Amino acid sequence: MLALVDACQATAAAKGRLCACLEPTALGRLRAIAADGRLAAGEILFTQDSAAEHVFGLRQGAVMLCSRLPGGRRQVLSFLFPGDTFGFAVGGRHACSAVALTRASVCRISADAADADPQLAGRLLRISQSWLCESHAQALRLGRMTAAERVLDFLAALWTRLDRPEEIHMPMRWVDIADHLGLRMETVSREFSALRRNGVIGPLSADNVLTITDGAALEAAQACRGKPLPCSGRD
Amino acid sequence: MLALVDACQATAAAKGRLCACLEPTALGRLRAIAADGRLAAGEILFTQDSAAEHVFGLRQGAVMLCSRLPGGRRQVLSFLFPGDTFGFAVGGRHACSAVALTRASVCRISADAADADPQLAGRLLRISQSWLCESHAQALRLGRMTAAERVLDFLAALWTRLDRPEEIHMPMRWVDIADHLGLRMETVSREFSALRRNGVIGPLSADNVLTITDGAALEAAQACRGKPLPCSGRD
DNA sequence: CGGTTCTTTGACGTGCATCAAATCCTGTGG
DNA sequence: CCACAGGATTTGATGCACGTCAAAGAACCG
Repeated sequence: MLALVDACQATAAAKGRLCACLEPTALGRLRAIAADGRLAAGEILFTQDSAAEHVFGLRQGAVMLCSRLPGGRRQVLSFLFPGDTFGFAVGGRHACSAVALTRASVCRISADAADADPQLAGRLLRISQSWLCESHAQALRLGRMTAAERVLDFLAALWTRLDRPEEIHMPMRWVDIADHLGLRMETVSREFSALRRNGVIGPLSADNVLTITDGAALEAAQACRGKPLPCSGRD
Repeated sequence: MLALVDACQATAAAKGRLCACLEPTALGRLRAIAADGRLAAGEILFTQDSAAEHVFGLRQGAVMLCSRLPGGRRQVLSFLFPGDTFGFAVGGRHACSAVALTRASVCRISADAADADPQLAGRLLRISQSWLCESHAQALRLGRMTAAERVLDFLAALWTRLDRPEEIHMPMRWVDIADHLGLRMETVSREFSALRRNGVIGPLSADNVLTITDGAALEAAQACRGKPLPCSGRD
């Protein structure tokens, strides 16, 4: 049995996810099949099209999933934080790459084990569904929001996911956010400048910590979700 | 036990999915918990924010999933065809509405049953993962493709999903495709006109049947997927 | 038929991309 | 400690892809 040496830094919002460190009841059983690993900043955990042999749980640090198109175009599919489970694939091949944004530590279980264990399958199903839901929110951003709305909604979602802290550590660069939101780095910079001008956020410190000065604005940005919007049939 | 009166029209490409009519081995067991229903064109199966009590399998017809934003903006998340399983939700509430595009028939099982049955959970997990993968492909379209590329890639994906037929029945309107691809109806119309000019497709018949005249072009449009694209670390 | 809805095409406007240059930050070596 | 190089961010000026507006077909249906 491998010892899990690092403390897992999952937030309360990440509770209920798979990661071994999060689930005391399942801990013993998962430990028997779990291994762990470390990643340096910028290191690649797996690449697009590689064989998908494991499901991962992020324990510390931050990771992004990204996919590429000819012409150097890149889409960042998601940013991952402690407590997040990832590595889902179909046909045994990863559809995206996973790159560490900071020093990170992960635990992993084999995809076979995940398939074989029915109890695990139920938990993975719930996780996969929540990613699907997240992915739908992202489609709304990319398909139907303006640049300003995308950035604000992204920041609001990130803030909520991290338990609404007063300060957010931003492990990614503007270009990563741009590739996540279907924008250019310059546009992301301009929109963050606008949020700063409007008093929603403070300046980004040297160590990438962003102060949230107007939580209500972020709260409001997400208010539209969960509101009962009228939905007539085909219109 | 409810009789399942209609023949399920799932394509071969949809094999391996959940729908009761597709899985002889599971048929008996699923029938015991499955019910079925009919939908008229334009009818709503479930709405955004409603309680998610069932998982559905589409047996005949076409359905779309859509989500709304203030200001009348709409995002079509996916188009569903026979054999597709849908209705996944987190927190017991649907994040989108399901609207029938044509007369349709569905079978359904209760979400509780799906949770309780471990074998079912494994199958649903695989389905959920394939939607997640689909959703990632869609993020690439929305975030990093031009209008022309989005339409071509969408058409290519649709064609592949339906087993590369010579003629595709298009149950949706341009505005639905536009809301799926983050474009305007007029832009979709222009791009389809361009594909027709370039000999990729024929004219759209009165009964919404589109003839594919250049399958190789559609094949090529998807070639970039599955190609081993270089993925350096953070760039 | 005449009304309604959808599609097509054209002309024009705009939001964001692109290009460019200044500034800031960080690590490195003298 | 400072000088310097390389990379990231910020900001401004300009261009273009797609949105917006408008109007003319085309299909449908009572």
